Amino acid sequence: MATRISRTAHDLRKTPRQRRSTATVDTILEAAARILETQGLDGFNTNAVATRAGISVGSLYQYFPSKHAVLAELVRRHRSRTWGRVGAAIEKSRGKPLTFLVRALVEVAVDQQFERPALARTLDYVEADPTFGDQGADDLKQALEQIARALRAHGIRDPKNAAEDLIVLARSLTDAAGQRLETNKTAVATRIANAALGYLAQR
Amino acid sequence: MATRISRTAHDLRKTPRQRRSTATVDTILEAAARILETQGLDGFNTNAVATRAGISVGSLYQYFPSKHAVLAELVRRHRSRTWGRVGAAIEKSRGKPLTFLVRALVEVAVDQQFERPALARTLDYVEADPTFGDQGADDLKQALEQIARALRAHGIRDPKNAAEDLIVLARSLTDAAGQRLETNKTAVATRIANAALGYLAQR
DNA sequence: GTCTATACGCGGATAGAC
DNA sequence: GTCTATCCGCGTATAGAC
Repeated sequence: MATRISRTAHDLRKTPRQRRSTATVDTILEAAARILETQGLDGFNTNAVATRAGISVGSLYQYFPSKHAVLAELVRRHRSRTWGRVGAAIEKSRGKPLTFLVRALVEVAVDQQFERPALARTLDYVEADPTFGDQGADDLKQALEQIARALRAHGIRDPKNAAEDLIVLARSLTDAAGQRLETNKTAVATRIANAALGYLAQR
Repeated sequence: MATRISRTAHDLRKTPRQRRSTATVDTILEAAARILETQGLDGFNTNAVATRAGISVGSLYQYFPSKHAVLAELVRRHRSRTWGRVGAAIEKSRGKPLTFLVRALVEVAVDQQFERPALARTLDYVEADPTFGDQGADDLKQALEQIARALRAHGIRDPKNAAEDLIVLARSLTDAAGQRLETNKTAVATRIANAALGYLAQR
């Protein structure tokens, strides 16, 4: 089956069904992540992934119905990890001033992007690609709404858009810092938090 | 010749040689842009581009030595357009306060991304991809240094990094605005400028 | 200089052995 | 359940006619 076709949603629905965390599934996904980091989107093929995972292509297809499904699951997990951290951050700063909230959110983003910068960058791109199909973005939406609620509690207008922009801003600035090999997370977080507050100041 | 191999620099060097602006070259590049916008990176293939351009694949290869060369040239022009606008913006705000400079720069980015949001987004991604190879990034570097000098004149510390971040910030926030179909450029520019000033405030 | 036709390799996906 | 072998389509690139 050709790549383009498998992209059109059919077999994607299957992925969630088999989402239990086999060790093999994890191995495959980790291999996929490594390939994306080192070879980019374009070196991302099933052979490479399987080899890197130390299994055969045939085996890979027993765990995922298509190449695209592998990528989709990678995105899913990435998002769900983000969602979890965001939730915790909001919890942590409940009742405290806006500065705390912003700082906490920024730190989530910074941590996330610093862990595996190249991977994060590519997943961000893929995720937002219209041709990728955005079913399963529900958890992201949930997280955004959670942020939006928190912002509204601080009197920010138009909190939904503000939440989106906050995430984007943090991600991209962290990316940039990562690409020039900055390593001081705190410094980066401080700068970004300031930008974020500047942005929110007029909302 | 396989894609991966052609990507490794050889035929890339040729592109600048044949860079004169034939009408056909322009047509091909415009077609390529449309494909990228509508089908994404992954629907970007020589057949599609040629067809869209109203010529045959054979003809395409008379103007470009490889598929990759088409993409590279697209990136080159995109960058050079940016560079020109940035230069003009800096000129325009010479001697005026920092707010003017920032506003002018942000407007360049906003204009650029609003023109063809999807295209801009993909080119941004491609451009920064390490596997893409960054020869020809000289003009970008030049532009960044120009911005950096202007920032330094306003007493901003570490102006080089600041310049980079400014661009990134403007681009990504505009992207986000574009994706939710905001159309009010001025509003977007104002918000972003505020973020930028918040960011610069501590530099 | 532009086309059509084709070669050829890469890679997605599957069959079928073990 | 994992492998190897294979099928086959897609897409890059070229040959060769006009």
